[in-house]
Amino acid sequence: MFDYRLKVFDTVARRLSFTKAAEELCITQPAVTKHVKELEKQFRLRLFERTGNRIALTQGGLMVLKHTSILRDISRQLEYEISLLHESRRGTLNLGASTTLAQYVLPPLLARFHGIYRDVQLHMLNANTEQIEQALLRKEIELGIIEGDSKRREINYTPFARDEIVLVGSTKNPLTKKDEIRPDELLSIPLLLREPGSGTLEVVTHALKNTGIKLSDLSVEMYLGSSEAIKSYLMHSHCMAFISQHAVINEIENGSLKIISIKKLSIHRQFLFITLHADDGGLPGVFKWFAVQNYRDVLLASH
Amino acid sequence: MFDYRLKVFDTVARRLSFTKAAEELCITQPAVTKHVKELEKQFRLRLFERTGNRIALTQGGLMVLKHTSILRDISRQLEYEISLLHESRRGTLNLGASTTLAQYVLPPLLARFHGIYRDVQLHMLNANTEQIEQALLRKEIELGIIEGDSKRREINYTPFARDEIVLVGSTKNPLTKKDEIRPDELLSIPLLLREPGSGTLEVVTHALKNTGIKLSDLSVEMYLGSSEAIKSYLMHSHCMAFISQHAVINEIENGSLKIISIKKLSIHRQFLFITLHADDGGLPGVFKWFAVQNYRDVLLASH
DNA sequence: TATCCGCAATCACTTTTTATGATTGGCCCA
DNA sequence: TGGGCCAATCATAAAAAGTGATTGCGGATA
Repeated sequence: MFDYRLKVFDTVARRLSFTKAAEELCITQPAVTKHVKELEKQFRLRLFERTGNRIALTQGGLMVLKHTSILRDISRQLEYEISLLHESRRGTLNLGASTTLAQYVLPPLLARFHGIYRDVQLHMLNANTEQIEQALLRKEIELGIIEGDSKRREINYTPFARDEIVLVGSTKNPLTKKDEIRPDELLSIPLLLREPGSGTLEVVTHALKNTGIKLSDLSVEMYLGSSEAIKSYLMHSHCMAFISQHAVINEIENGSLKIISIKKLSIHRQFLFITLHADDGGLPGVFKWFAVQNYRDVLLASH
Repeated sequence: MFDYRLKVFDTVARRLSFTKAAEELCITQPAVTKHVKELEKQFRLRLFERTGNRIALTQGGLMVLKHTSILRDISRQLEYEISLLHESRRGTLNLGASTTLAQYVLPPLLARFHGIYRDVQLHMLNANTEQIEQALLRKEIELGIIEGDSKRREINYTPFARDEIVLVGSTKNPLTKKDEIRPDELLSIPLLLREPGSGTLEVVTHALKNTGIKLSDLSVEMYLGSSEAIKSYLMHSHCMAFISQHAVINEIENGSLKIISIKKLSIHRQFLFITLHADDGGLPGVFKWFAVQNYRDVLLASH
């Protein structure tokens, strides 16, 4: 809503990475570079200190960030108030969400939403990313919530949170004695993975490739079609598995599963809202605004 | 600095005219129409009520305007703070201004500016619009202040005030008995005009053309090269003249000259800052910010 | 009541901006 | 000293913004 270049700057300044910002904005890294460079030229003010492959905000950049933060907040408030005008505190909202989100992330959020917007009737479709997008295009739903990073021109993507895929195993599993392993140690561990074609497997594959590990190098014991199946299997085996942190929060807390971190490897993905361009605002807009405002609180509160 | 479409909306909302906003923004009216229409589509919210050839803000538009006002203020503040970073409270600022501005509008503004920024050395070049632009391009000045509406790609135009060209005559002149005349009555009045090529004559010609009067229809007694010459001549003749309101404020107040309005005709032009794109910010930026903040106060205070 | 006239809307077309994919080059770490 | 990560660069493709000419509607004029 506010000047796109400033939005790009704001994102880079928060992530302190051109590449990460590009992902979050759903554009490429060269585009981000160019926008920032143009801002710097326009202001005649270096916004980032580039030391090697790391960047840091300059003093001027910090000052600009203060302003863009405010601009961002006001823009959000504007979007929200616009959505309020769409007689939108009642009616029906058809949602579609991919599995992890629908099972682990959305329920507490939906509950709180319903607590406030009692006259909004929520309908939830549960399917994979591809199917959610199709449903959106067919107008069976007005708002989708998905993981990953597809990109269709006719769909409007709004990132709202990040997810981390973690390596977990049963606490009964001797492999979980350590807190951290090296990437190469991974090769000898029997693994459970989500099925080919799933967003989870895709992002795991991609991240591993960056450390030089191919999928075929791993000792994959089994591909399973749901997080619940994986968790259940883990309890009865010496396998470990890559799985969304949100899917295992409870098990981590009660001590039945444990996260093992991997040196120099972290696997992230985004949660995105998707809408048809024509359909942004209204009830979907209200929900999006609500989710952005509340998801942190909700996730912290529910555990 | 903030999203261009919102800026367009903000301008239209303040002027309540697409055409006027287009002038102020230095773009064409169809462009303004398009931007507003796209905003309305995006928000799915009618921003203006179009009743005939008049427009009014809708309730939603009013709400949006509140937000864009804030956004505009913050954006200005950001620009200002950026310009402050350019070690800009001292140094030399070379200004160029066209005649009317240099004589009547700028002096009180410059005085106040100097009162606050005592370590800034001001240099003022006085020339016509064309020459000011040339001086800017040759980097003899960093900031120009001109009337009218030329448009070069390599120059950055920032409107900061409006001027009105009025018809005036000596109070001794029987023609000034009336307060208002019809356009056709103009044809029989002996007139003084600024010289061909001047911005003043150009905007007068253009405005008259819209009421169907050609320059050649008028009884022009003389073309004079300065406002002072015109005022002086007026005192000793039965002529009337088109002249900037700023040039005659004192004479109007002390009763020696009188403004006669013309039915259905008002002649406006803008005062603009011009800078090289590369040179925006810094001292020019500080001065621009200062001028926008203060010119109303200053003009009111000095009369 | 017919006729201007001012103003926003529309249209076909041009220019400018923005985004992309592929590649380069510098720095860090092993 | 070599591999990998990350920002910068470049040529090119896609999209957006702007323009000039024109249309069409409503309000004011005579």
